[in-house]
Amino acid sequence: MDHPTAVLLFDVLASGVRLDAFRLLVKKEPEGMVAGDIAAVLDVPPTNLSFHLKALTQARLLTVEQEGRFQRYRANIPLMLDLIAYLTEECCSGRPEQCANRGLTPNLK
Amino acid sequence: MDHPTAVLLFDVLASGVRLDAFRLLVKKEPEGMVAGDIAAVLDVPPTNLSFHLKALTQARLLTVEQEGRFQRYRANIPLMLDLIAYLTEECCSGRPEQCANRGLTPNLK
DNA sequence: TTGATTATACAACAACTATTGAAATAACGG
DNA sequence: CCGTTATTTCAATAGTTGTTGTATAATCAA
Repeated sequence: MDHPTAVLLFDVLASGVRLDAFRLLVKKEPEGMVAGDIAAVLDVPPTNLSFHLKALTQARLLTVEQEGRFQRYRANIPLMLDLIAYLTEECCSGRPEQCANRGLTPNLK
Repeated sequence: MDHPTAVLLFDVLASGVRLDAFRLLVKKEPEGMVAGDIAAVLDVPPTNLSFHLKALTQARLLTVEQEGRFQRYRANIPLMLDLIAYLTEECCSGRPEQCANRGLTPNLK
């Protein structure tokens, strides 16, 4: 992952609505959810949610697929893993011992 | 880490100058750097850098310590590790198998 | 104390972002 | 074909963020 991409992803995640939408869709993997259901669960107007879903999709954090009149959104988990790897590398940059043995056991709990 | 904190951290990292400053200071751990040197390396006006360092410091991603006339900044690596753990947990939420065995070996380069 | 240096605070402005309702687009069911 | 439903686009507005120069505060060296 390059730095402009990381900045873009942080920018997109730096919104309560967008972070909530992404987290919701992670929970709903792999079925995903259609836009109206996301709006209902998060209790935001559809027009506003559409704005945020578009931002997430343009940043590739979500994928979207048409299903008749519905738009089904899904979380792009591999991209999030790339972002985590980027952060981890930045954080340890030149000093791997900084990150070692600090309870970074992401796959448990 | 709670969600408002995560949103705040993403917001602060969603800037090229701030992300560069943080990465630079991670590399310079544990000595840190004084504000003027950071401005020189990143080639941004001191007044602008001060604005961004303040944002990073208020979000606790940096610590600052006075040294005579100088302000010495250091990266708060434990907080970044908390953020990484939060992201990892969100990303795996309810579906740990999503994150397992995907090359997430953060401590090796 | 004086003069130079380091850094932050302030003020002004430009640019960007979020939110909303109304309108448009597209697809379904009858 | 027509009304209904799902979603997005558009336009207007309010609020936020980034950048810069100038001014201020604090420290040091002589």
